[in-house]
Amino acid sequence: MADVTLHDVARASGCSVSTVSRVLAGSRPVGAATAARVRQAVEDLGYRPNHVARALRSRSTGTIGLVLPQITNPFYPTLVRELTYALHADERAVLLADCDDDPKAEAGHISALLDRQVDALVVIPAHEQHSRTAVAAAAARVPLVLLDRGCGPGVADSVAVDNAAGMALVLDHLAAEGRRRLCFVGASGTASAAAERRTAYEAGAGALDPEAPGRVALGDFSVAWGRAAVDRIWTERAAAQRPDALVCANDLIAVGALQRLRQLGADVPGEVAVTGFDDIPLADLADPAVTTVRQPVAELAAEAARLLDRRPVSEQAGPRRSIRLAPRLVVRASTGRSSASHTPKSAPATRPETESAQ
Amino acid sequence: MADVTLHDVARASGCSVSTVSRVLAGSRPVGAATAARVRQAVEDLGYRPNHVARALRSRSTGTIGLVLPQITNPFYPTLVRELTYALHADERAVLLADCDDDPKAEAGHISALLDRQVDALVVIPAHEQHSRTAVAAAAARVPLVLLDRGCGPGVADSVAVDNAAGMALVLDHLAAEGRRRLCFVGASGTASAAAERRTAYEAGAGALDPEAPGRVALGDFSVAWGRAAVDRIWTERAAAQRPDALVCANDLIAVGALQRLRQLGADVPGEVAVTGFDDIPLADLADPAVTTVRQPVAELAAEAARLLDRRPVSEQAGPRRSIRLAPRLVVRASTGRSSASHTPKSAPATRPETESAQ
DNA sequence: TTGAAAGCGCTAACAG
DNA sequence: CTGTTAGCGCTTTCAA
Repeated sequence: MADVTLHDVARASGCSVSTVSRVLAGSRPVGAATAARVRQAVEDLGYRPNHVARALRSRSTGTIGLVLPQITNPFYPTLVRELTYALHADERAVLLADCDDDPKAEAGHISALLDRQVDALVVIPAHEQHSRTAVAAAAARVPLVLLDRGCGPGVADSVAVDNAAGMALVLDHLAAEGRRRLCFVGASGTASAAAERRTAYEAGAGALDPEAPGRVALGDFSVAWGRAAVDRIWTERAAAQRPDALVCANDLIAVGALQRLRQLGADVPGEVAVTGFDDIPLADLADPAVTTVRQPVAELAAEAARLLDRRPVSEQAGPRRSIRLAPRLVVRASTGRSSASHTPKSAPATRPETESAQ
Repeated sequence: MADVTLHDVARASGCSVSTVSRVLAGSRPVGAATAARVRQAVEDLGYRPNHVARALRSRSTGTIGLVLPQITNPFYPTLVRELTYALHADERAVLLADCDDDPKAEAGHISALLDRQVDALVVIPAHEQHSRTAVAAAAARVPLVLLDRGCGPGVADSVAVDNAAGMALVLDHLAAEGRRRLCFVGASGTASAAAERRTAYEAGAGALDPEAPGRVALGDFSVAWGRAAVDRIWTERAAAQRPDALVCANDLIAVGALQRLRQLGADVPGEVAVTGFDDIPLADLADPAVTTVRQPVAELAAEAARLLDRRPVSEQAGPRRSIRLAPRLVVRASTGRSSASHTPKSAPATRPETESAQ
C-alpha cells in the first residue's frame, strides 16, 4: 500500500528511477511523454515519496525546529499558529519543543533538534543571557531566527515587534484623551520587551508631565503583579495623588490591574485609564476591554519564515539581521473618556518599519 | 564538527561500524574493553548519531505527529505542553500541525505527516464526522490516538476526560450549596464534550428539581454565547423565575455569562452561581473566579503517550481502546454562598477511572 | 564477541 | 533527454 517505492514507479512507467525522481522534483527537463507516463504510474500505484530517504540523500529534511519557553504563555499560541501556517505553506514541517522557561532544557532541545537534522531553528529564547551559548552554537550550524525575544546583540537573526513604536502609540493616545498623570506598571529584567517598553515610556511620558517618567513600578509580566501594583499605587496615595492612567507593560498586568481597581471601586476608564500590550485574547475579554498594542503576529511569523531561507550556502556570511515590525493600537473601553471603543487613530502598519543590520 | 560518522568512530576506536552501532544501541553484548574504547572515541570526536539515517534503516523515526484543530483554543496549550513533555521524556520528537478547524486541512496534514514517516499520530479531531475518513485511514497505517475529542465509535484508540463524572461533580456541589433552580448553558452539536456534558446534566439535574433537566440553552463553546445566553435567560424572566445556578458546558461560556451577569447587576454568587468546565487559565482570572471541573491534563497526555506504544507489531490487532479519566472539581468564588474559595469536597482522582474496550 | 556486506529509498554525478 | 552508478549514515543479517 504505502510501500510503493521509486523503483516500482520506474518499472511501471518503463523508465529509470532517476527519471522518475526528476519528474517528481522537477530538477531537470524530462520528455513530455515520459513525464506523463511517470505521473500516471505515480497516480495508479499511489506512490508517496519517502521523506526520510530523501532527507538522507539530499541533506535536507524540510523540517524546522521551534523552541519556545512556555506554550501556555497566552501570547504564543497565536504566534505558533501563524508560524506553522507560514512554514506548512512552504511544505516544511515543524518540530515543537517547550522548554518550560528553563535554559538548560532549552539547550537540550536545541541539540536534540540539531541531531534530528532540522534545516533551521526558530527560537523564542527562555532567557536573555542564559540562552545565549546554546543559541549561538546552534546558529553556527543552521540558520536560526530569534523570535519575539532577543538574546544579546549579534547572536543570531531576530524578528520582533517594535516595542518603542508601540509604546509611543499608547502615549499619543492617552495624551489625545487628555490623560496627564501617567504611571507605568512594568517588568524588571533585561528581556527586550521589558526593557524597551520601559525605556520608551520614560522617553515619551515626559512630554505630558515632567513627573511621569519617574512614576514607574516594576514587577513581572503577570496578572498577580498587576493586582499587587494597584495595591501599591492606588491604596497608598491620596485621591489627588493618584494617576489618571496606568500604562502596563503587557496585557496580563493590565488585566490584573483592572481587576483590583474594580475591586477597590475605582472607575475605569472614568477615573483612571488602563492600557496593555500584545493584544492577547484575554485583553478583549476583560471588563472593560483593554486598550492595547496589537503585535503583528502573522507578519512576525512570515518574516521569521523568510529569514530562514535567506541564508543561502554560506551560512555564516553576512551581518546578523534584526527586523522590527510596527504594531498598531487597538482602542477599547479601558481608555477613552467617552463610551465604547472606536477605531484607532494611528494607521495600521503591517510591513517592516525598520530593517537594520547591526 | 558535526560531520563525524559511525565510520570515524569505528576507525578511531579500532573496530567495525557494526560494533560501534551495537555499543550505542545496546542491541547486543559487546566486550567491555571494546565498548569502553568506543565510548571514549564517541566522546573525543563529539559524535552525534544521525537520526535520519537511523530512521531510514530502522524504519522508525522516533517522531510523533500531533494534529489539532486550533492551538488558540485556550484548553490546548496545556495539553500540548504535557503531551510534548511525555513524549520528549521518551526521546520522541513531536511534529505539530494546526488545521484551523478545517477537516480538509486536517486530512492534508495527516497525510503529510504519514509521508514523513511518523511512528504514530495523536489527533484531536476537528469534527466528529468529517474527520472520520482521514483518521480511520491513518489509523490503519500507524498507531493513532484520538485525544480530547472523539470521532465516532471504533475508529481509533481514544483518551478523554469523563465528562459525565465531571458534570456529576458539579451537580453534587451545587446541591450541597443549596442550589435548586439549575439551568444548563451548553453547546449544540454532536461533539463528545457537548453531547456528554449535556446528557449528564439532564440525567443528574432531575434529582434537584424536576424542572431542571428541561432548562437547557444550547449555543457553542464561546464567550459570546455565554453572554447571549444570559441575555435570554436573565432578561426574559421575572426575578422569581430566574435560575439560581448556571451550569455552563465549558469555561468560556461561563466567563461570558459572568460578564453579562455583572453588567446586568446580578450578584454572583449570591443571586446566582456559575460553573464552568475544563479549568482553563481564564477560569481563575475571571471575577469572581469560576468554579469548574479540572481536566487531568497531564494524565490525559501520559495515557495518550502510553497508548502509542502498546500497538506492538500487529498494528491492526485488538479492539479499540477508549480511556476515560476522572476529572476533579475546583471550587472557586463563583459558587459558594459564603465567601472565597475552599477546597474541593470531592477527592481528586487522577488515575483512570474506567478503561473499557469497545 | 566481532566483522563484512547488504541494503533502507532516494538524489546526484557522470556518462551516454 | 535518459540510464547507470554511487553512495547519504546507519542497522542488521550472516558468517566467522
